[in-house]
Amino acid sequence: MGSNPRPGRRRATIRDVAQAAGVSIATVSRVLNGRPDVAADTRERVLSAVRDLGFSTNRSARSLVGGRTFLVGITLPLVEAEYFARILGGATDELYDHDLQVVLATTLHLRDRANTLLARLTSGVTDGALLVLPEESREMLQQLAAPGYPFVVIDPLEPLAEGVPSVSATNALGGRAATEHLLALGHRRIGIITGVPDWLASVERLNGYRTALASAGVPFEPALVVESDWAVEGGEAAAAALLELPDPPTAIFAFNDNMAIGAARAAHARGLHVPVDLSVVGFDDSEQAATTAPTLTTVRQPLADMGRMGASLLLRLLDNRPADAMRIELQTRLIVRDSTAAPARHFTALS
Amino acid sequence: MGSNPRPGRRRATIRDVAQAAGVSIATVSRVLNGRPDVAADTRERVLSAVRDLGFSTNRSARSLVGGRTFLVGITLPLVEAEYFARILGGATDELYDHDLQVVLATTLHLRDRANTLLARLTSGVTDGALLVLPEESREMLQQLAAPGYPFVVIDPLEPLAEGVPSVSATNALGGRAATEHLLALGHRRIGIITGVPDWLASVERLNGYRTALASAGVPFEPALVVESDWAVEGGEAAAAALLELPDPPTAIFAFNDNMAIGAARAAHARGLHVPVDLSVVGFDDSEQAATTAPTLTTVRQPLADMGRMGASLLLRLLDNRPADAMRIELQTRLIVRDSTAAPARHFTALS
DNA sequence: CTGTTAGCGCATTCAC
DNA sequence: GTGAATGCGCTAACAG
Repeated sequence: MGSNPRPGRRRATIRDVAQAAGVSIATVSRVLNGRPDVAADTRERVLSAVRDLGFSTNRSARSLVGGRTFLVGITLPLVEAEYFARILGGATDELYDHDLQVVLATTLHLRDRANTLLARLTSGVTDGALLVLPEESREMLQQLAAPGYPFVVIDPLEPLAEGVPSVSATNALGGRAATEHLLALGHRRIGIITGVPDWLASVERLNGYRTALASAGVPFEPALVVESDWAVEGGEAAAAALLELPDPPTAIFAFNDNMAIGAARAAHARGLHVPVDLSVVGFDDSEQAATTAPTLTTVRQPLADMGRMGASLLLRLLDNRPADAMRIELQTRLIVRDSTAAPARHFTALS
Repeated sequence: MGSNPRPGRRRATIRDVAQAAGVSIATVSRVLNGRPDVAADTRERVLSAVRDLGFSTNRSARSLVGGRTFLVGITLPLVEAEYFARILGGATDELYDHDLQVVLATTLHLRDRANTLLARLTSGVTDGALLVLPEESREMLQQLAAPGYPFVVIDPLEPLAEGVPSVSATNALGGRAATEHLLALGHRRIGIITGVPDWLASVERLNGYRTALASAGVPFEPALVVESDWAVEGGEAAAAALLELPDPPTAIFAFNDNMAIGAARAAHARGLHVPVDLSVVGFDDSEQAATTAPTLTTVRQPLADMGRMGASLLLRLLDNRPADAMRIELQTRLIVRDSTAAPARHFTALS
């Protein structure tokens, strides 16, 4: 029949397949969608036509009629940071298993860009979205939710409005565990280097720190709290400031591993030995934590799992399965390595 | 007029806008697409209706009729590695500027998964793709290109078939520059730790190394070449092996920064000082390279630019603008830091 | 079990 | 300048 359709020309459509198989397009659609009500031999004929023509269903058409795109968006500040990359990896992985594709959107911490991106994502490109550390205000997020656009927040930047599904880590417990570890070793002056201070995770870790101090009867001292920016250099500077104190801390708890590494470096620069002269604890359990010298005691965050969990929450939303638990906190865990030890000498106050 | 359409129900369509503005859908479409042939006041009326209804065009519909999805795929092994993340970040950025969205696909180095992903991407979801370090065979890639699916390879794993557009770095020159730097310092026994040996980048860096040696009249010695796996631990083990040699090298050139850091660690473990007793050079210029102690001399790869360039090449393809240069190599550059110095002592062979 | 028909939301001729 | 009509490729009733 000379049925060889000009090879490599226009993409084959369902109609071409129907014609080649000698059936109607409805039948083709049925076998394509795995409907059971098709005769075995008909199915075979269709399938072979599909192969011959190298046909695959046009997703735009399917989306238009079905109302679903099989695409979900993920917005996050940037992909270059291990922290976000691990969340992204976990989410992507989970989504892949459910035949969903990921539309990536990086906000670069730019409010405008975040808004643009969100607008693009919601204009029918995606069925729903994962928002990692979204800088959008609560109002904006609620506005998003109003028209019924399904989304899940991972690692909220600020407290979320009621009813917004989210996934985060037990930051308060993590902060508490780190502090208790240091207290148990005998430390009493514990400096902390917080991350960007108005981020929810920072607030909670700080709460954990204060809780632990209170339980141990150690007074909270504001001078021992320094703010920084999550970066190695920032941590180094912050630690330097702490070590300049008249009565410096014997231990430093940094709110992420980068800053902890910076703290260790600051100690090193002043001839102090970690952990002998200064104990250091980080947060995250980044790749470097296990390989830096000395290896870092830190609070592990299940970042990939947070991504995966966020994805599966979103999947439930998309299926209209009510997600029983809409606000999920994944466990953090203290990982003790070589950067912490009992305080060697007791710095007596100069006063 | 009580024109408030049931708030928050069904998404508004172009028809709703037309009705609200008292015009036809054709006119709405015109203003939506910025056509000039619309009266100013008509345009205003339409625009305000668009705002009132919170309308945004349905991308699936637009794609169906227009044949373009405004989505491009990016496949890469994984996002957690800084190397890939930086390429991804650059590409995403460039694409954002051109109003294209990115569909992310991670292969995890799994051949099957890569094929599945590619099939999904090409079935009308995306207009084209960026393939980072694709493990698909040359045949498969050509098969991809045949139906006219536009794609660009970034950092090819193996030599590409003629006509396949690609972006990579000047790996050979980089390998040569690193080696020449060490030779200039006076090193004559230069060990190298290669990455996965059948990757094109490894092969070329090795070529660069050999070229430099040859130019300097230093004989190539196979015993000084060790293969590894791009990881810190792998580099450490490889370096240990080199340092065990009867006549060990006075310098080591590792094919990425991770392995270089491992090499430095191996030296440290045997009481050798970097760079006094052993010089170390890496490749990539990762974040750690600048912060590790001692800071690492390395060959910088413009990873983000590679992503950006790949994206803009793809953009040209999508616009049917013939890309003049279809095979692009971006410059690498030697960054000299603290891990290299002239050899202090000459290890005399034990034999 | 299979074919016919009617849209999904939009861009695009072509008239007016 | 603007409107009416057509179809993109596909799924989902509805008949038979």
